[in-house]
Amino acid sequence: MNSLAARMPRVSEWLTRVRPDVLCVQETKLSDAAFPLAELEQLGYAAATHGDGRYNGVAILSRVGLERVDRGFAGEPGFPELERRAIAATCAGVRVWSIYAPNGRSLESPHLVYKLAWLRALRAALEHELAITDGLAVCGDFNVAPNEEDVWDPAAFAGSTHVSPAEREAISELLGLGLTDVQPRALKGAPFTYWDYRAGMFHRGCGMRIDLMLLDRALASRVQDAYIDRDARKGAKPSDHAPVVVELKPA
DNA sequence: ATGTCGTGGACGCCACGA
Repeated sequence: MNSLAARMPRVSEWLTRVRPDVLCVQETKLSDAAFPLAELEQLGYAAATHGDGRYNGVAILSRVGLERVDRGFAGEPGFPELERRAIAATCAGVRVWSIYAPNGRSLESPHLVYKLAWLRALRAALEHELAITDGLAVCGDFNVAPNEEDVWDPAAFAGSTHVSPAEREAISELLGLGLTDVQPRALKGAPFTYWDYRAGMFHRGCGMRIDLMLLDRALASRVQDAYIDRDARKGAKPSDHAPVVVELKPA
């Protein structure tokens, strides 16, 4: 989102047009008290929120129910304080997680150590979740491009975060739990989900696929379509990310 | 690619995070 408050006109239009059952958002930059619950309710959506105002912040919006909300997860590390990076809820029988992995900043940064520890702890929490859940979707900004084709120019990322072997291994470890990294169709251009605001990166096609939908076997077998709504990155006051949409066949 | 955003705190700008 890069601030849900700043993005509400775009989010409102998008929810009205696309009408997803569930929308996972990250980087809301909103405290729970400031969340635009009334405006979302008018659109038919309830929200489970986990934010503290200035940085981070995650939420799940749903028009098909929102039960068993959990904020954060057991064993989640902080830096050093806990940050608002994960929320889970059950929506129409599907266990949904909205997550926002730490950025990492640079290969030498203690923030990268934190990012890797956070992803390891996420794996442990999801392993437990999978043992008691049938129908799990882990959605969000993982801040990792899992494969070479997930960045516009692998050479440009030499020495950068988001593509390092350790970060990619952390994603592989998540997939090793039995989760599928759903590969979305690109409606136009390459299948990227994020483009930096600077330097005309979007218009030059210089993006990354760092926003992932990891589905367990029960849900992966029901995928009917998956795409990136690249057009949502255009126009006035866009987020720097585009929505990833997954459509499931009825159970 | 380092060219833009958004935030809060203290002011019409800066520091920070991405």
